[in-house]
Amino acid sequence: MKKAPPKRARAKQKRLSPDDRRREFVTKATEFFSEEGFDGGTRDLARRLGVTQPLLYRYFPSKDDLIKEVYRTVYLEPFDAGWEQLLTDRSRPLRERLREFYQAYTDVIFTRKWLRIYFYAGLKGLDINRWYIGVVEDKILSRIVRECRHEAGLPEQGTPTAAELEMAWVLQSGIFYYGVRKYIFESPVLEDKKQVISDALDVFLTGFEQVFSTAGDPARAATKKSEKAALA
Amino acid sequence: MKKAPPKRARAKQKRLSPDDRRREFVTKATEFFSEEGFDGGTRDLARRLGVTQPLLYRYFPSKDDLIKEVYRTVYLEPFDAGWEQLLTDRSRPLRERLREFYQAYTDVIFTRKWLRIYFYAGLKGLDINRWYIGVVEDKILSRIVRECRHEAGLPEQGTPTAAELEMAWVLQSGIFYYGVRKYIFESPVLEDKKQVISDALDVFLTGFEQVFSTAGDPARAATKKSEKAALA
DNA sequence: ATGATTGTTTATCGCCTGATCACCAACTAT
DNA sequence: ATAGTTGGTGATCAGGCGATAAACAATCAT
Repeated sequence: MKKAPPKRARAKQKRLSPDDRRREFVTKATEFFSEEGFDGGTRDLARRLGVTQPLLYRYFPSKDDLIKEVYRTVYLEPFDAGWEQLLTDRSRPLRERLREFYQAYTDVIFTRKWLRIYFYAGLKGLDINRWYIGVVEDKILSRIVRECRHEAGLPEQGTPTAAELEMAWVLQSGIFYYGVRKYIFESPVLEDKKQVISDALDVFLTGFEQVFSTAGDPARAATKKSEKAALA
Repeated sequence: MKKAPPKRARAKQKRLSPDDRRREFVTKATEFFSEEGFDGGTRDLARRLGVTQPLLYRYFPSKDDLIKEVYRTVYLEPFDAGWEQLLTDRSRPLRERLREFYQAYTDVIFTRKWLRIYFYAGLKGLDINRWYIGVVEDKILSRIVRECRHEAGLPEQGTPTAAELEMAWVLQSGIFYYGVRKYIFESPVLEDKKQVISDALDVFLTGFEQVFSTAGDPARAATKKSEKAALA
């Protein structure tokens, strides 16, 4: 039983050009890992691709290299340079700009695929998530804070304070987690995304202006405001 | 080399009472799985416990059963019955109640252990997360909405609308994700948790009241408000 | 002391995983 | 047609996994 006679009924080999194959592997692997986690087996992945497992190793030296490729496509794909411009275009009302931005941004990241890969990577402790968070702070949140300060008639210092950034994070996360509940936990949510975003923005913009209207130190402003409310 | 001579230098056996062992296994397993994910090996877990791997199977019929036990302790431990009472105690200002509640709640769930188990379970698609989300809606968010309506002088209908719940989710998630950034992604954050919560609440309470001050349909209220702002 | 009980370990099984290598077959250039 | 190149496969390896069974040793009742 050492050498079996060569089976003639071998599966038909479809020959694809290397580039096409590689691209197909990466995109399908992204879907696969987003469902199974990065512990998903290479055999299962290959079956899903309709090829045999060793073929993967002709295109990627190891499973980890394939995974890194997956990260690249997931994290670099979404960021649209136009968004920064959109956020800072003062010819339009801020509310409108933010609505349009979050509508577009969530159109990109609110997919089961994107969100799951994001958290699988995060739980692994990879730098890529910290990097992404930094990008969000730089390209999105600090812009939003600056526009809010402008809207409230406050002086636009160059860099937002940590407290201001945290407030923008509360908005960002509030919207973000709507997608998490829907696409990761598959929990029932209000299906009208547009309204959820709009409401979140209305609450934020109204609140932000009032809380930060006390000049200078935001902590004191917030404290003062709530003390006043407590006495009323 | 079939039978090795019995090694006399065997590791000392410490005999513990079954209950103590079991409890120790579950708590240490929680820490272990929160770091390694549920794909962490039973051998590594046993090494961390200072015992041999087969001993685990004397206390739990399978790895899955051990994991279920871990879920139970993680998800049932935190919920404090006093919180519902705290949220609805109208002898105190709402702002103050919410600050105290979120301070206490985040003291419990803002640990690397809790948050990681939560997302590992969520990515697995287990019902337990949907169940937890339902509990949060029932015991926390719907209470908050009702108190907000009362504060705003609106009629307190029995059940909050889906849109109102979503707005409470934005608050909840905004605060929650602060912990995620800190303990899962280990990203630098403003260390003053108290201030972050306080600011988030100030923005929310101020905004909520204004946005929902138009009676009845919250969607129309929000729309009207932002149109007004756009025209100004 | 003696035997029964049971907590703990050693050794091992069958299975699955990532990875490798020799071989096969499809396309290309001649 | 023929040889060369290379995409693709079958077989297999070493190692890790969850789980089991038998042997050992610490405690308890007598």
